[in-house]
Amino acid sequence: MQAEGSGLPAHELVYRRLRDKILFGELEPGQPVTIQGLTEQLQVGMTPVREALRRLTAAGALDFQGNRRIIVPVLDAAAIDELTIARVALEPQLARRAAQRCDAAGIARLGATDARLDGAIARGDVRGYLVENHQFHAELNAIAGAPILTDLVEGLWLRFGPSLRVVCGQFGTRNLPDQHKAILAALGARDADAAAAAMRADVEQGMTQITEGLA
Amino acid sequence: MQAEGSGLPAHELVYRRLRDKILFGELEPGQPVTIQGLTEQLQVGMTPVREALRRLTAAGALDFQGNRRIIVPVLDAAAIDELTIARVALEPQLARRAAQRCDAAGIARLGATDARLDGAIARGDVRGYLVENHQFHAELNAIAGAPILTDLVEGLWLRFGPSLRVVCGQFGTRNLPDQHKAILAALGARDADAAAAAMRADVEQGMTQITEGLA
DNA sequence: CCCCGACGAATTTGATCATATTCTGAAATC
DNA sequence: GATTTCAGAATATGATCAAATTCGTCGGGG
Repeated sequence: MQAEGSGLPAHELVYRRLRDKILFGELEPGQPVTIQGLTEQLQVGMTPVREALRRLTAAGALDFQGNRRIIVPVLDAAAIDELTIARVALEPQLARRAAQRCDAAGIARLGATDARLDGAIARGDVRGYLVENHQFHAELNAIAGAPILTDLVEGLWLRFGPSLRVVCGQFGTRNLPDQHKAILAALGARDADAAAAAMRADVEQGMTQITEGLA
Repeated sequence: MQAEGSGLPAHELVYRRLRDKILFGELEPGQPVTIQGLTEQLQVGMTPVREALRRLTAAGALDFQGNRRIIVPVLDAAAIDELTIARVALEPQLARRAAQRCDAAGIARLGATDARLDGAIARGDVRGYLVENHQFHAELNAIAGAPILTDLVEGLWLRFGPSLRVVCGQFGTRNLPDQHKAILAALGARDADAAAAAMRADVEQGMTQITEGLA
């Protein structure tokens, strides 16, 4: 019984499993998510499933339709605009803090993650791209050492994850520009302003892609 | 049985009850929150209580201590800094949108709320102050018509609610300056820049008060 | 005669509770 | 002071109840 989650409670495991499914595009926008379906699929009782779903709906990662049905959210243009505003307001600040606090080991890890990201793009591996792209930003946020801001940003990523997957599924891994090289350079130079500017550009490019892909 | 929540599910009622307790200072920072205590206090089963607690911990309104104990969060200086950064980044943008979208009826409601707020201050009614102050900002956010940004900001308020209550409890309702008059004037003039600036000042004043009160 | 729409029954799904199990923290003893 | 035991609280399950959707059928209209 210890091969599974190494001591973590079941509701935590269910939460992480679902979060990854949302972030990395295993759930489609509009798709219904049922409690009983998950209990069978994940082989756990309904209480842990309910708790995980509450956490995700509270974060906006799932949509609670007025009746009692839960679906993966479908983003409209207004929602994408709001997410863009929030990301532009928050993520450059995290990049700024990361530039002030990063050390050589952290930059090396980020560089390695970015290299794996390039590999996924070269292979045409959409899921690999999503995983490593998220990992890059998560590592950067960890360096920034701002847990509350990081939480907020993670919640934003959960909201657009499924839609990002749809866009990537349409275009493949071609035309996926990012500013990671510029971010890495700015971190290496400890240039907080440059890091913030590069992150802002990265965010705007990514969100533009979602807007155009769903249009 | 229908006098209670008029059709709303129990977990939703428990959530709202707890959220109000947190926002309006009926829970102290550091205070433990137990499931079984709430089941007796609110006369509901433990499943709805668990779900409400999951939602609140996911939002950062409650702290999940690594073991399985839940407490009302205690803010340190770093947390207050982060909350200030996030509020300054988001709330002025909501004020800006509100200035562009508000109508006479909305401004009238805001003015009435602000008048009740002044009344609470004059009476020395700390809870009334907290309720009406939150109401003022909630109404303004509703006018802005940006549900995602509003959700983010509501989550921030949940994080500092208990600590704000502590500060107000120390100082009473004296020395509670706000920029609501300036905000109302800016909305009336449809001046988005002025509204954003006034909101920024309001946020910074409020967070400074928390910092100094907890020092 | 065929097709569309509305009404109703059955199945699926969600909500709640009571109970068993496990883990944590603390007290008491050696 | 360290170890063991005990109490209490949280986790997880399954059962039960209520609500909603869906599918099938019946009636009316084209």
